[in-house]
Amino acid sequence: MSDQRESADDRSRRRDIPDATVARLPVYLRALHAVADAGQATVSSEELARSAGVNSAKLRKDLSHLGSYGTRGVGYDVALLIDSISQALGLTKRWAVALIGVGNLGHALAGYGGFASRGFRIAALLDADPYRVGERLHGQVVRHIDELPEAVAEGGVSIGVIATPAIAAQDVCDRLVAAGVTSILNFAPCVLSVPEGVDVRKVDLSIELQILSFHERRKAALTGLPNLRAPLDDARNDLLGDDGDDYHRAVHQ
Amino acid sequence: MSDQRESADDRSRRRDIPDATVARLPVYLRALHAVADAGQATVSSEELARSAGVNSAKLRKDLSHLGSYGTRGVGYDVALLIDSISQALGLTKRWAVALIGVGNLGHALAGYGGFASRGFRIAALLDADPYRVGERLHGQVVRHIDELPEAVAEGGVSIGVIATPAIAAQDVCDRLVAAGVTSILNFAPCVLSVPEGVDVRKVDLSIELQILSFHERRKAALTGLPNLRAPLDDARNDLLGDDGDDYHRAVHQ
DNA sequence: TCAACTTTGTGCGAACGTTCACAAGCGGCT
DNA sequence: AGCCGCTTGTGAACGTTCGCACAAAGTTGA
Repeated sequence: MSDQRESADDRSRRRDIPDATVARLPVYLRALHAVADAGQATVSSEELARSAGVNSAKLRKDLSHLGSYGTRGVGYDVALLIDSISQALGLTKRWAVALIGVGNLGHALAGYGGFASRGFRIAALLDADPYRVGERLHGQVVRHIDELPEAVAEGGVSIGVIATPAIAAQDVCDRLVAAGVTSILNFAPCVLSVPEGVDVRKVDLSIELQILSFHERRKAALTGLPNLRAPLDDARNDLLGDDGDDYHRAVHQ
Repeated sequence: MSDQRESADDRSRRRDIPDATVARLPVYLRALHAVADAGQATVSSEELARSAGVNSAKLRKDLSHLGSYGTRGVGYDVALLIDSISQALGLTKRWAVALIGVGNLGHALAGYGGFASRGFRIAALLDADPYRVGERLHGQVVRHIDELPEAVAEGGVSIGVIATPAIAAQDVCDRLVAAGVTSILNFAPCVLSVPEGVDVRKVDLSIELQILSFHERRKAALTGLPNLRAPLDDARNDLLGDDGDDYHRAVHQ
């Protein structure tokens, strides 16, 4: 907030913030807002790390990439750090977002408060289904996907969110790129191919569950009868709910 | 599927599948299903890697952790590999999932086809809001959160999905753990603390956008006027939409 | 049978990420 | 002023992940 000009040193340091750090900055930001709401003016790396769920050394190293300094013996100035991270993440600008696909998930995303509260503005809702076009949703009228170029231009959109079925996602993605969008958040369960310079992030609900399944299986294999019956490789439970489920519950009691 | 007993060698090899690999297995699985649907019987690491969006050496190394072998000169047997990965991920069992919070997002999740198609069964819907209790949603009646222990027991639930507001998430999480759930997928924007042995994965929609924002900001700083005006650190656009957006669009044309 | 070709599985070095541990620096107290 | 206790920032060690490059092992065709 305070420094209008950033020094060459600052910029070069900011240029190579590790990806892992970038992914954690939003978490710190959230924790910091909580601390600020509680009326605290400064916070130690230890405390902030605890409420962000990370190691304090990691937190300090992450913050050191921003070039924003704390004060030894005291901690970090909460307000300053919020500004610093917001700056680094580019949240001083209010990004315009286009949401494509207003099905089940699209509806939820359109109404998700977390976007607006972090400075993202849903500037356009689009869908291919004529029955959905015209629907009013959280203050936006759903437009037809063919109007995407205009919607992007008018709204100054640079981020696209794809919440369509997988089959449509690549086409929508291509249209977004053609319209000048350079960042895409993909909720469709498929891999998107994009030209150089376009960033894609993927959120896949069922993948997360499958990862949990892996660990759950492992825990069951360790906790329960380790060798007998090889229960987790047993396919009997595929369709039958009760039997397998009772067994499973027993493992966890 | 085929091997009822797994050898000690198999198990020890399976014991330490790297996390990075586990996270990619579901992606391979999806790509494999596409290949299978196309009627192909075998697939090369090169081809599979391309459709999964990864390096082929990485794919081969990942698969080598499963102990499932391809055939040199030919590739991998598609059906065999699907079984192998499903096995490793524990998808031969049909996991029961409890979904807590049937607001905007909860509705979308309850109707999400990707769960069922990967072998996850939504066994219970719960909410704290009395007005939502009793609602019928995709073949399930919403029950009150106080009934969670019974719901978990009856359904044999081992995975909980939290789709509540952040403020309620920790409480719900504690209840899940108390009821014996050992894997949690958290959509609430907050850090959950859980005892040893419970796995939590977090999906945070606004964090993903903030990461995109970071990269978008960087691209703008590189593409556009590199030093003049330091536009991205300019806070003028905080509330004013049009001005900033026009500038931004110009950068991308 | 043998050579040519294809594709897997993996050794290895480099890049990246995490954690420990501690010197350097700061504020408060006497 | 000078000491003490606290907290940051970072060097260094360690573990993980990535990707190249190539030997090993299979297939195909003559």
